[in-house]
Amino acid sequence: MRMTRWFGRTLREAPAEAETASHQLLLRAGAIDQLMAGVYTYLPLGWRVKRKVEAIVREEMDAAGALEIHMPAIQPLDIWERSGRADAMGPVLFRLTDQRERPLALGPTHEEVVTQLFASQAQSYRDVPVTLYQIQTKFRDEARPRGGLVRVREFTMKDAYSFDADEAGLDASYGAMFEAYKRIFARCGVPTVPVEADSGAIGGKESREFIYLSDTGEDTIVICDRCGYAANTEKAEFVRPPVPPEEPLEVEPIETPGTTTIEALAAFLGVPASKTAKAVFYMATDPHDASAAAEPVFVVVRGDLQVNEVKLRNLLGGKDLRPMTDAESASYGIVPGYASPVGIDERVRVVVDTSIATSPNLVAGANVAGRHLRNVNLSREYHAHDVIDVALAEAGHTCARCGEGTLGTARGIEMGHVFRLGYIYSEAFEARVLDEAGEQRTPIMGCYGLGVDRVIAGAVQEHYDERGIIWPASIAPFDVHLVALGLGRDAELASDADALYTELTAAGLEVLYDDRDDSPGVKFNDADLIGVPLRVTASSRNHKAGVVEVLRRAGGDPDLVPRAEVASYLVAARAELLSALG
RNA sequence: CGGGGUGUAGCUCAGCCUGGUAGAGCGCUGCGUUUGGGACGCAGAGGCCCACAGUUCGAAUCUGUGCACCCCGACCA
Repeated sequence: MRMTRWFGRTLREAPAEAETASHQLLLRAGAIDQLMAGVYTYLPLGWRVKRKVEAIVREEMDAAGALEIHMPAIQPLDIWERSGRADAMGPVLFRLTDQRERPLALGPTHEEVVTQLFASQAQSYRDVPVTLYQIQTKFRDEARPRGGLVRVREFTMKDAYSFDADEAGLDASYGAMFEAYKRIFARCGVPTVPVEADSGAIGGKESREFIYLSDTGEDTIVICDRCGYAANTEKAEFVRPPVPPEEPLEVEPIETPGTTTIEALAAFLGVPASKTAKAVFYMATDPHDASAAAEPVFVVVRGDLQVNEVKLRNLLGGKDLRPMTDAESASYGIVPGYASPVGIDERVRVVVDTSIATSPNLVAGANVAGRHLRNVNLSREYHAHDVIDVALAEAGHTCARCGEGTLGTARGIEMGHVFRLGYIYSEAFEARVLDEAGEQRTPIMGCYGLGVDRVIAGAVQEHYDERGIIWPASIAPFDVHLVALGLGRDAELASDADALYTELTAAGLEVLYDDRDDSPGVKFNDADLIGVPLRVTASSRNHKAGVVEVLRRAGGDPDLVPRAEVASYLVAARAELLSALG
């Protein structure tokens, strides 16, 4: 491609709207252009990268045995009602109406469509296992788009769905996708760690997110420094910091005026927070049925821990949680600031973290303003409906997996997600196949998402320097950036540069040819910003010496390569860069 | 949805407090000089100052109401 025929310009300064390196550089290089919040145009530069990523995804999906299809982005709303997600998706679902006033939705994902498709096509066990995938535009009306391509409202996702006869089949399908994902991210130059993720109310026994670790990320994960256990904080298990055993002591009321927080209480009594019980109370509501009565839930965790609302929500079967209003807490005899599970109203469901069961003689509230109780013990002063893991893992906690390592936290961006779905959708859409015995069987499903735009953002975030992007060779918009200097002055050089461009293209290389009449500084700076892996400089000086200069964007010294060997040299250099990505 | 911030040239921003003919740098166009790391001179083009409604003789500037965008949080099958 000749730059004189190119569309999209480089920017010397980053637009004010961009904060992260990936966002700034993609804008400055002229790869993307924002139309509105969370909606971007891909310019020729970015589009070439996107097609490279998609090609890698296709290769690995096909190699894993998946079959590519293309489903509609526009969907009838009734399939969302059938799966029960029309309400659950809430405002994130883009809705519209056709001219016959039929309610429609723009697909935020395609479980409904694919399951209906499978149900209409598949008839017998001979039709499974099958994994279908597509590369599709998804629409989600995100409350807050952010980070350039990281969280957007219209985006490209590779989504795959597997259908298997049984759990063992799902194991194989899921495993194949898991391995394919590892290869895709490695080949795209985006390091990821698979972390255990919450599978939500939707169920399923295993769900993993592929996280690219970056301080610019919006997800928080915990990682064990010893065994490598990695999990989303929502899901992470941990060992509660132990407290010394004690014999149960007698309950003793204490006057604690104006002491409504754990911090204040611990300071007032001169005890560590782990000697206190923290109470948090919610109303649980049914997201599918606004008219259903809300259920009061009272959660107790040790004072040094925090409530993990995702774990709590899973216990409650996916209900939404909101804080109890003052009127509601008053109606159950709960006194905020002095709330206590002791003597609580029987209508309230009491959920206790496992930390409480092993921590004797805690200071808890008394449900009387200005008063707490010392030496409260579970099963003696009060009883719990549930004793579960309902606390949030934090940095410094001990790993539950190996029991020895210490958990640390890190930020990251979710690049992909593999998920054992189970039977939810196949049952909702009555997808059945006949088995060998002639019995109707419901297939078990898995789903596997991968954010193409995020892979691009992650690749840039991972590979850049103060001068610009350093594209991984596998997804670079071009293989070679041919920079010709002083074309206007040296007709012989100009004709040789044109010839070189033709020659490199004929050798199978994708070449961006800077044939503009600009100064060397402008050209070199643009080349650095755009970040093509190999830069070839043709100048009068080199031309006279019968060489060109080759520089790798990633670093190192330039090589002077004899003119006759340039094409083969570059083909080899490109192969070398690609092989480093696996 | 809560909190904060910003809307002026393609980009980065001044001007607003204290109302009186729309500004700078970069970029863009033409001519000339330059040419291995964002050159220089000369001449130009480019604006509904986010929108609407007020106040005023007069509004980019003051007031109100919207809208958009960004950041933090909530949310994120």
